[in-house]
Amino acid sequence: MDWSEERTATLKKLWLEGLSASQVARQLGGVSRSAVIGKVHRLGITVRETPVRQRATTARAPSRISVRQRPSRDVATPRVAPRYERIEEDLLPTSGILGLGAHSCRWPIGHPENDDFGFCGRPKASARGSYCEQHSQGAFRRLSGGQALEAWALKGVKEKRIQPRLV
DNA sequence: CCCTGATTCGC
DNA sequence: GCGAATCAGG
Repeated sequence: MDWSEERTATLKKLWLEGLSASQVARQLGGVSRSAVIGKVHRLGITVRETPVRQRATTARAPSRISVRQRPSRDVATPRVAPRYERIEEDLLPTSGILGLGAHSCRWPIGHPENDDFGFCGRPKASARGSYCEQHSQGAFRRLSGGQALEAWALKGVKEKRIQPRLV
């Protein structure tokens, strides 16, 4: 590709219209952004009539909706969320911690300081979760707003409101 | 990371 | 004259 009079004229036109060097290069085809810049300098038209046009993606302002309705991370992930209902505890532990296998429900039952403390130990509802069918239902209970958190992850041993049976 | 123009310098 | 490479930024 050479700078024929026609291509040079096109370059000149696009550049003076305010297209960026890479945009001009794309329009012309067969030349790089650097080539365009070099040519522009040699032509001595580095001062443009029109300021560089911003690309549409850059110029686009965020929509009002997405800004207003997206909750901030701070709100979505409270450090302390003691607004959970008491969780029914009708199952007896089937396992101590040493008896837990990869597929055992890890719902804690009882108080760690007591002899009868243990884990549910029943088969997990899914390979990904940590709990059996029943405990995966009851493990997360949200009273209002915020994100459902895993009760045990909130240090259920100390959090009486979350693990009443542990006290 | 995406992008911008400016400059240098071997070709 | 050309433009890749590099620089200095946004």
